[in-house]
Amino acid sequence: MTTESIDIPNRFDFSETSQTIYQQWLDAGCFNADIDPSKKPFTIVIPPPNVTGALHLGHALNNTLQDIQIRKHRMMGEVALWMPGTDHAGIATQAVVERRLKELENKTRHDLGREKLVERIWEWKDQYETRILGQLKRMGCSCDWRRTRFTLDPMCARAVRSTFYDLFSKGRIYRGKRLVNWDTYLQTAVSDDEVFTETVSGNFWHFRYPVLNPAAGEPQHVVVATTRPETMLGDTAVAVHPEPRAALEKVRAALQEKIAEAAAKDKPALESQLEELEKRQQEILPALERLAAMARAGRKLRLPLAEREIPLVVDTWAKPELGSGCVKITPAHDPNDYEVAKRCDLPMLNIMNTDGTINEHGGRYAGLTMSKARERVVADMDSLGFLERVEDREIDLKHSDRSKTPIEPFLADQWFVAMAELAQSAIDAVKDHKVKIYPERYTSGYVDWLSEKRDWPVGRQLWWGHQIPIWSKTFETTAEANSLKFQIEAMPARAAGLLSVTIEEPSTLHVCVKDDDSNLEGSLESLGLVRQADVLDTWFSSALWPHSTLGWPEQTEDLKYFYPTSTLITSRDIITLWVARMVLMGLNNVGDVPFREVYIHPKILDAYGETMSKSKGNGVDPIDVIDKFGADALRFGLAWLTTETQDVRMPVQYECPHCQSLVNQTKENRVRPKVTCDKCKKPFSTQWAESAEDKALPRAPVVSERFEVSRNFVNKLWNASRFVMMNLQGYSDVPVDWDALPLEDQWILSRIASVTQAMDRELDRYAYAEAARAIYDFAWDDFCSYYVEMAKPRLQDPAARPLVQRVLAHCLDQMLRLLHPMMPFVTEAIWQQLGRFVKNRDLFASSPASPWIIHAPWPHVNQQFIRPHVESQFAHFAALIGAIREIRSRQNIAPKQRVQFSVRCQSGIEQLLRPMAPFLESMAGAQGTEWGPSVSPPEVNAHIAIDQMDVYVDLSQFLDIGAEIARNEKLLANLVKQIQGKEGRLSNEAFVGKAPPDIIEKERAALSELISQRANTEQALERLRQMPRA
RNA sequence: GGGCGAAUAGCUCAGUUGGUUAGAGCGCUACUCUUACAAAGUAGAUGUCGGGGGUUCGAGUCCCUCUUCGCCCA
Repeated sequence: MTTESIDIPNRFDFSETSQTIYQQWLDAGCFNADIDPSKKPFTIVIPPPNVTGALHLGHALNNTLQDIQIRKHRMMGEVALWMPGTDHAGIATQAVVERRLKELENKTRHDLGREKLVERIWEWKDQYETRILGQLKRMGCSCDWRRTRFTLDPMCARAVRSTFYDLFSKGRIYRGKRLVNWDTYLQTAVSDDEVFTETVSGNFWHFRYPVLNPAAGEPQHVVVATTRPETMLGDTAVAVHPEPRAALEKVRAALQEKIAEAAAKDKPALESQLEELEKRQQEILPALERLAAMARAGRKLRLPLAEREIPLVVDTWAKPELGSGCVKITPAHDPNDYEVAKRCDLPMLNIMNTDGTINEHGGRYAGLTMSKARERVVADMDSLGFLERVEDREIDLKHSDRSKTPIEPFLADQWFVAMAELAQSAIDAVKDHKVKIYPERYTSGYVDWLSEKRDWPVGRQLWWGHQIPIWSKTFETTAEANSLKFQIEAMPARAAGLLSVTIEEPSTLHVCVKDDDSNLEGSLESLGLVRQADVLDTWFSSALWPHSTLGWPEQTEDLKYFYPTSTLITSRDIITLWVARMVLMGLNNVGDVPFREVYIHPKILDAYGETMSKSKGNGVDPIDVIDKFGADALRFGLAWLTTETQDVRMPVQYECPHCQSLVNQTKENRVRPKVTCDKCKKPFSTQWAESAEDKALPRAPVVSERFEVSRNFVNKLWNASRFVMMNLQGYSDVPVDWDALPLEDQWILSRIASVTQAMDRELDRYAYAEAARAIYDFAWDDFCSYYVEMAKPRLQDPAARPLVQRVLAHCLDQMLRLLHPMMPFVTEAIWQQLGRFVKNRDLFASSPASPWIIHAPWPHVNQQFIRPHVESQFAHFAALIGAIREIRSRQNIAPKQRVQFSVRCQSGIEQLLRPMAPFLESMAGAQGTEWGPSVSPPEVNAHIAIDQMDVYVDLSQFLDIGAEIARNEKLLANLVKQIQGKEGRLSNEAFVGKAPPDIIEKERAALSELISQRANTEQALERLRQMPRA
């Protein structure tokens, strides 16, 4: 042992080493991907994390999986480009900054103005971009950082503007009215996915609307019910079902069918429903039929308070089985009513201002907030005698995810992208397998969503984002609009293809400007046109990410070389929002799909099965895990957990900064700024600490014991490598006689070839957990537990030493390479150490090892070394070791105590096992005395029958008869059980008649083996029982 | 309401086209600081495979159904 090698510590110092190694990679430009026409490109664009907040373990998983692919393909000799960057996440980021502005300075965005607010958001972005990129670097991500992009930077902005202009010119962008989810606090529309529903207790108010000039026998009024009484000010009709009789009958029939099939316990409830329904058919139906007739006759109602006349209409939205059977229609403030209004051609009356107060259409209620107006409307209706009754009721109320305030449905102007053709192109790309989605089951969701071909509302009433490049003016008449249209179309910029003009009926002129050109924009503004204030949905710019980051709309060399990218690795919740849109935008802009494959990975859930998120408070900072376990352990642990069908449940704990004990994170404590340690009772702070007082407390990192497996594995690898390096002195490139390799060498070479093959296969199909298990089992069981142990005696033998050194170094070398994508730091650290001892260590390579493992060639499979026969021979040896160890353990023989054993077996196995005797000596403390077909057992022995071998351990010195009897009795019971099972099966005529012959044969052979074991065991027991007990 | 997924050891998860006695890691028990590693080694205990039907010679695996949970869509 050299003094040099003793210097290797027995723990990997990941904290210091990782930072050094990462810096070395950066300095050497190891992550740079530059065009090389002689090589294949391999490209991944990062799903740009949004700059709203820091990354959590979900992102750590996402990025680890990408880096594993990138590093593997880089080692495979491809030009591996990982394009990094971040996303501006319009509404989310603006909302966070606005909330802080309110909390810390008590100001709104209007106090600051657009320009100042946007400045503040840029500051926030800078801060979080740095934090996020820093997190990625700590994780070891090998992105080409020179290319880092941001969805709002000039390069992306140019792509956004070109795309918008292109779609506008093709007539695929238009403005229309649309009922949106209005956030009255942030004063913007929010998309459906930015809305959550909460059940709150509310009321159901029943109002009477008088019928105008009722004829004899006609009702004086109709009754409608609503959970939002203030919206009556915007009512433009009351609807009744056109065929109430048929509709009720249909409901009744469905209910009866359900009763027929229902379980007994559910029947009473359903039957009482049926009773109600039948009563309704008796009592209310005639009135409803009359109302339907009145509606067809064009009769009108008087809308109280507003004092307007509104029609009674027929529409199937009115459900005769519910309430009064009539429903008020408020098209501008309810999605269903909006559809009714479109069907019945009703006016749409907007009664709300953008700030959530009633507008001028609300008459004397104008200026009141919606909730204030509600109180007044109810009181006034009551005093006029129009309030029939009030019910208590649970109401599903939509809330804005951004401001946590209730959503008001609101009719607004909205910009749309027409989706018909674009969506179809994205459907075709997947159906034609130009884009493959893994796991495949996610394709149906993608196709179904696109098949709806709903136009994409792209405008957001925000200040943070890409402002829509359209200048508009509304005229009194169409003629005026047309005249300016002609004037603008005469401008040279039009001929140059720099602007595009349309008229929105009846008289609004829209001009889209292609480039960021202040002269042109200025001249439009001097004509009285005003730029649209809205910005684009964030997904509009992220949809361009795979090509905008490569320089599109320029036809750059990068674009030609790296596009389409190879794979996209992301989470399932944005398949429609993002993946689908990237496909259709890539096809529209570049004419090709953005990526060949999409891999959807599992989600990280907390102990309650909830997805991890910053806003929920259960987000774990990967840096906490890295500090405690190291980046390699984080990465390997995440890959280990990435199975195909399951999300990853990860209970986490606070690690008390005072006493290091672990405090479970719960629903209660995860949102608190301060938590008290269960054990030492001292307080610590969390990620939520805001006040100076809380921040002064030491912060507890959040960790999960689920990373212990991988931390231990890193340690195992480190120490196995340490052993190898400690035993490499005197290493020389002795020639290898392939035909005369000892069994264990043949075996480990076979194993390493198999595991290499498995890694290739599994990583190609994104089976990360399987790949991780394959290399874990190889490293731990095959290499450490067997090969290294068997190398120990050989290293002491001068004749055997040179060869075993070569094989050891080779195995370590190959194993490090296979592990590098998952555990980059520790493998690079060992690789560089190993290079100090031996350069030429790859048994099959002609050139010395590369100085960096990050650039070392990925192992190729030596097919001729995969030898199942060798592996089955080795299994005999392993079984023999196991048998001896089991007897030793049962007999409580001290580890230092040697035992003797003999093996009765056929000569083939004898020849195989004899050379292994030194290993049985070192690994099982056992000395083989006799081998072969004619061995007679020692007088006092413990016997184990294993496949084709009878093993006898001489126990004359040690025998614990009681223990041995107990062991054999247990074994016998087990054997008897199995024999009974097999005999039963084989005596079953159906089995013998119908099962395939090979299965039957296998059963027969197994049975006779079991019977002979039973006989041996019975004999052994008999002998033991006759022995005098000590 | 529709779709997708999940329910297997105390915990977290594997389990290929149905085919011997259902596996791993952690945890647990016993013994070992054996000169790479106690973050280790050796041995061991632990399961009505969510419930109920069905198909089959044979079901954790296929079919039906119920229960519970998660996600997406409406």
